Amino acid sequence: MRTSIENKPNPNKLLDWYDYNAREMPWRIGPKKRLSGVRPNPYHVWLSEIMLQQTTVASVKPYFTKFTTKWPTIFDLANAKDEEVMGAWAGLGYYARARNLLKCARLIAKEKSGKFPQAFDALLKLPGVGPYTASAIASIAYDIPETVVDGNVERVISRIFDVHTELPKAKKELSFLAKQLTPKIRSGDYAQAIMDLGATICKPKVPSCDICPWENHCDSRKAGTSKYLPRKVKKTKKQVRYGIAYFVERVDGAILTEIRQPNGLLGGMLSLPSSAWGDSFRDDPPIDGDWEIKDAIVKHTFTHFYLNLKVMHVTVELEQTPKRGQFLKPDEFDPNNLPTVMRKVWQSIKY
DNA sequence: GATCCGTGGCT
DNA sequence: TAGCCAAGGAT
Repeated sequence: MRTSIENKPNPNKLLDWYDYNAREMPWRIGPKKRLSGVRPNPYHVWLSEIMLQQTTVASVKPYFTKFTTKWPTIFDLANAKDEEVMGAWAGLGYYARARNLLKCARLIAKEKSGKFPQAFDALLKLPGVGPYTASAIASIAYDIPETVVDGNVERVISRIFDVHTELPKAKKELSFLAKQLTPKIRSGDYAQAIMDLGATICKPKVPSCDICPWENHCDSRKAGTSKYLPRKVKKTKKQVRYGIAYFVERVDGAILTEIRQPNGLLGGMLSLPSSAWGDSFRDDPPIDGDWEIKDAIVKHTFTHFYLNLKVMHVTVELEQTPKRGQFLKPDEFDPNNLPTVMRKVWQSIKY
């Protein structure tokens, strides 16, 4: 790992590029507004950064708007019910983020008078906030010169310095190099600029090097290796798991649901009753009845496995009590509050 | 350090 | 299509 660098690209060139090419985002204060003295809302910065973890800007936009409309301040969010927030997050994925979002909001509201800390170390202690997000909040919300290192930055830096070490082993070196480039001025603009550069110019497959503000200071451009960087270890193939989802309708239209256990996969989310998921289909109905097996099998891809869900359907009488779960009446049940895999099950019955 | 944790889009 | 990728964090 190198400990010094030469032919360092100029941060001001990137900032100049950003002044004219900054993307518009609902949570972003662009370079012109910043220059005129407008400051970002730390609540908005934090909320957007949590949502953007491993998630595309396009996916986040409607959720950010929904959250800031329902809960305009961190106090509003802190006072919300768990099931409201989990339901509003449904479909965005990585549901531990939603659980930690609420923990953090309540902590900030009660113990910090609703104010986010500014220092990296203090931010890092917040639930759901790791090194990237702590740097992002410090730099973007408060213009403190911390260095953001996300997937975009790792790609940009590995190309600028032609680093061939495989990720994740290269993380330390890439962070070190990224820090050497970070200017002491315009920290918020710079953090967003280098990520914009990665997202719109220094793209994974086909980088647009000919219009890159750092073209003349890019080692991999010179070596012709850009498209092969960063190098990564190959991921193992996903296994297939099997399970059964149970769609129970009561004659009054109520639907049997259950809240999943608070941790792990889809933890804390509203769900349709389901068997455990494993190597084979294992029947575990949540209520007695004359079950109908649906033809279509719902398929879904998770982070580390594929799921094949057999769907069973039954209609039951008013007085029947389930072995587990809770009936929700039509005005209490919103399929949009289900995680995507269970929304697919619901759609397979209703459409 | 390795594993777990969603979902949608793109090639 | 099967794999890759996206403003990562917790354990």
